[in-house]
Amino acid sequence: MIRQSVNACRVHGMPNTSCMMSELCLAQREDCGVAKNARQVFHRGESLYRSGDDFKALYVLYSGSAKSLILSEDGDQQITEFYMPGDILGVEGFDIGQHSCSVEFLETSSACCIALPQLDKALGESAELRRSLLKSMSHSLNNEHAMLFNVCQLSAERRLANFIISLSERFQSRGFSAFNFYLSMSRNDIANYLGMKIETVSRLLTRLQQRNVIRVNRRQIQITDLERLRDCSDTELENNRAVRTQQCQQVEFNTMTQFFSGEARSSLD
Amino acid sequence: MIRQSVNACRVHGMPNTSCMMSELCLAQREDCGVAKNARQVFHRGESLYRSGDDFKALYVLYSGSAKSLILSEDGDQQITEFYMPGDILGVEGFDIGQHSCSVEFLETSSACCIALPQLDKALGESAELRRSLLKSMSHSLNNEHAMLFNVCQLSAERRLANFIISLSERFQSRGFSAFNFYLSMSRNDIANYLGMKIETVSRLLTRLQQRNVIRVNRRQIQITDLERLRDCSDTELENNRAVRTQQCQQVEFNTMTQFFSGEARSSLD
DNA sequence: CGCAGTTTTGATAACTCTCAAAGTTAGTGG
DNA sequence: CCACTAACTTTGAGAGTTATCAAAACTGCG
Repeated sequence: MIRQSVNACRVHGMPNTSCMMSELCLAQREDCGVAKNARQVFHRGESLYRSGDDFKALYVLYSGSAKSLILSEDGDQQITEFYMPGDILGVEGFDIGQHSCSVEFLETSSACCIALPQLDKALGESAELRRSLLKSMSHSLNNEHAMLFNVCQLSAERRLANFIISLSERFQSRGFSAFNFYLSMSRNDIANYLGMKIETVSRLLTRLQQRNVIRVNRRQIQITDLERLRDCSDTELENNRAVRTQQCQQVEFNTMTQFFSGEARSSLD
Repeated sequence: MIRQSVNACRVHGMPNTSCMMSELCLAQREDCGVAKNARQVFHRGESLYRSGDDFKALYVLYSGSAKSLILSEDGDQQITEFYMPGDILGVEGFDIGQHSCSVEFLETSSACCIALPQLDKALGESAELRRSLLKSMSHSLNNEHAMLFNVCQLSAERRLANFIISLSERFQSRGFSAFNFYLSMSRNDIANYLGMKIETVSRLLTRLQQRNVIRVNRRQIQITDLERLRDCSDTELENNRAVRTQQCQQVEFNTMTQFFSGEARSSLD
């Protein structure tokens, strides 16, 4: 079983991404709360920020993976997103000046911090950055809409299939195999994210494997028949090629990164 | 049965809202696609824009109500939001430069148009407007998260109850009765939005009425016991005071409105 | 007054949950 | 190095919520 660690260095095959991000992080001097150093490292289970924390910065996930979740008054939680390298974290904080989600790392990861004052300044100076941020947030909104469609209209099996396809596409866009990848989230996380119970996730994964659509070994997933995975449904009758969620945000990532990289930009290609 | 039409003139009890919005719309000269005139009027069933249309402008709903929906490849639809006066429409278009939703009016309504070039220019000039727009979009994101929680974690009854409470709060924040209001959307719309079937909505409304929590007469809703509506669940045992969705966006509305009103601003209070 | 659309109600079926227990894996300490 | 614990995952049986199919009731309107 190969444990595939997601790494931003390979995003778009740009070896300089690491360099660019470092530049960005080094440019930081203000207090951005959690991350004062360039590329702060976090471990599994640690939080980038928690619901209720003051909104002081945006973050770019550099390597690893994370989940964001909201908590109800009763202590129930809902995972709202899984993050991969290049994703921008924290934008939900603009609303009331406090974070409404908690972000928790699923494995050893690193993130860069863009302090709000710096962001404010940069937004005033660059129309491109403004557009990029709006685009990124709009993209998140559209992903949420697609997710709502999934949860409201599709069977549990279809939702799970779409989830796997979405992961596959996101891995691929980051330079990894689209057909063989490692899940950094638990069955419980998947179940919660998709609005079902852990037993259902387990049963459905088994069923997909029995149909030779995927192969599952703990957290290692192999897609053996992408076409059937796209089309499968409980009855195998409908052709329910529904909306996939959480498409990649590489475009926004690039713009944001480029902007904050300044002179490092020239060292590209 | 009183048919209560939502009207922005009464937003925050500001009689000048109408005036302010007119100023904003009159300031428009560019092609913003649909709405070239100040405060264009639409009728029930008409579209503000459709999925796939070029993203040319943002809109502020001035009076009436609307729904936005996404379409799957199979023609299934998912209503993603219901809009009330003061809400900002169209921000999902930033993502790919085309609208990803269609917006359809639920009754005779009017909307103002903010063309993208004008918005761009204004965003470059005003940090306050930048913050306001980011805040508005962040708010939408948080509403989507809450909606996801509802759909993933709560029973159909709780979802419907939360929906009614949410409507109640939004009506109240606009100066209307929180306890007696008219639904501008059909049972089908409600069902689709909440991820259930129309028969279920009907049955649950009947059940809530039988428990003397609400009174329903076609589309007229009266809340007779808000406390029980907040707490009720299928078993009447849990105290499931969950997240309500679609809270009002008045703050953002005000800032956007004020900004685009210019000199009209002084005629306030 | 009768049609079309919407809403309500009923009976049954299906999907997913709940409860329970067994099977795995990773990590710890002797 | 192996036993052992804790966490995670799988599997089974039965129950419950919600969907489906069908038909009746209601409303608005020409």
